[in-house]
Parts: sequence; C-alpha cells; structure tokens
Amino acid sequence: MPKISSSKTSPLSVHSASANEPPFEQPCPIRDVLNRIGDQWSLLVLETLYPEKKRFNELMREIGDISKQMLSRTLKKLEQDGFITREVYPEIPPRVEYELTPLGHSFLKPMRTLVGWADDHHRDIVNARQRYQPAERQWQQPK
Amino acid sequence: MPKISSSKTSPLSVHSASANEPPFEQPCPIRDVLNRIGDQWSLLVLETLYPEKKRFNELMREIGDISKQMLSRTLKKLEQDGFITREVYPEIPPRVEYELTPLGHSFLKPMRTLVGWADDHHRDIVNARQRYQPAERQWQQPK
DNA sequence: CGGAATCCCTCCCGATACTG
DNA sequence: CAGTATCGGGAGGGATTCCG
Repeated sequence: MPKISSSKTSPLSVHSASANEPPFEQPCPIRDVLNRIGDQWSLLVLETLYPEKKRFNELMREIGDISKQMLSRTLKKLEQDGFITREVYPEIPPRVEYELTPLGHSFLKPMRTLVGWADDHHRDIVNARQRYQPAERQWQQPK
Repeated sequence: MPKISSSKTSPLSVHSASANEPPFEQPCPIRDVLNRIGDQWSLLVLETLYPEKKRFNELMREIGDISKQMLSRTLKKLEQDGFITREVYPEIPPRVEYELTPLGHSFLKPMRTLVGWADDHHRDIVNARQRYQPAERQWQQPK
C-alpha cells in the first residue's frame, strides 16, 4: 500500500516553492496530488475538458460560476503538472485551446471512481450531519 | 456520469453553515465530499484508523506531525459526516476510541484507487513540473 | 479574447495555553 | 489523557481592472 504520511520528520506542508526554486521532491505523492486537485476547481475543469479540447471562454461558460482569475490559475497549475496542454494560436483575436494529456486522461478513471462514490454516498453523509448531535461533550457553547 | 458542477445559479461555496443552521442540501456531492477529505489531514487519519480502532494519542503518535487541534478538528468533522465513530469510556484517565464506520470503510476503496494513481504517476507530475517553462507568455516578469 | 495585477477577505492550520 | 480557547500568519479564492 502506498504511503500517505509524510516521510519522517519532514512537515507535509506543500508550500509551493518560490519562483526560482521549483518544487522538487514531495515527501508524499498523495498529499502532493491532493493539494493540486483538492482545490475548488481542478476536478471540474478536468471533467469539463473531456473529451475534447476547449477554449478559455468555452470553459468559462460551461463551468459558469468560475472567475477568470481562478480559471486561469487552475489551468496554469494543471498545465504545470502535465494534466493538460495549452496551445496558443497567433490570431486576432487570440485563441487558446486546452486539452487533456494522456496523463490527464488516465487521471479521469480514479477520479471518477471517487466521484461515483461521492454520488452514491452523499445522502448518507448529509443524513449523518443532520443526525449529528454535539454529543456528550460537556462544555457549553462559548457565548 | 454524476455531475461535478454546481446546480444552476447556486454558487458552489460550501460555506459550513452557522451553528444553528446545519448544512442541508449541498448542490454538488463531489464538491461536498472533496471539501471534507481534501483538507490536510482527513485522508491520513482515515488511513491510520484502518483496520482497527485507535485512541487519540495513538493517532497523534502514528501520524507524528499533526497538532492536537487539527487532529481534534479532523476527527470531529469525520464523525459528523459519519465516517468514524467516537466512543468515550468514563474512566480515569479518560479514554476515547475512534473507529471507522461502514461508510468509512467503503470510502477507503475509492480513496485507495486515487492514492494508487497518485503513487504511480507522481514521478510524471514531478517531471512535468521540472520541464515546465513559463512558455510563450510574452509579457515580462514584473520586476 | 485571454489572460495578469491588484485589492480584500475568509478560512485553514500551527503554536500555545488552559481545562476536566 | 483528551480535548477546547485563543491568537495569528498565510494560503485560497472572489471581484474588478488593466493590458496584449
């Protein structure tokens, strides 16, 4: 079983390295991956990019409630990590297309396993939350 | 295919509701789930809890670099969502045991699919990052 | 059209101290 | 032992503006 924990003493903090010091070896693969796709938008962008390449504004429209900034940031991160490619066409007006790489495609499978689970069990989770009582913790709500 | 996007106009923000207004229906299951397990510690705690129940300080020791506060918070969230149970033994000194629920166990499978993928492809990602050049973005680094 | 720069604000999370 | 209260820094992310 692959490890999730950090290696020994090293903190797991995946501080994105400064510009001139690229992130080299991460102590833990899964943490590293999660810190990329665990954000608000990455999964959604990857899914939207399937199956065919799309342009920036296409993605904006299809996703609907993402800001330009976040779409831009997300795309750049995904490109950096090799999940997607970015192709610029020297036209007026400019056109930029994003497309899944083989790595990106291969990621869709485990991702969908997780998405499927989430979909199947979301009701259970919501129900659990509603049933949840702060329990026998005997302190009072502060104020 | 289960949807990832938000439903229509509703923002995806999964603002944890205020204390007296529990989070009812989330617009998107996968987002909801990701916002729980996408944090720094949840996956690690779940994995550490497998296969047998463990006590608070056991978890502290095994994980190693988690603070008491974050362990406490993480456990509470996982308990709320029905991934784990919390059992308090009225002893001196106190003893509290955490254990995976069936829901928690069932989550381990898709989770490991993802972990496995991360493990298999982490090298590719690291390599992609190293190869990455800011590319043909034609503006100059601001200072 | 496809971004980048800036502002700002909200969580996340660590460190510490205190409690039953 | 098993937490909670509190403080505070920093990352995440929305809105807007500017620029090629």
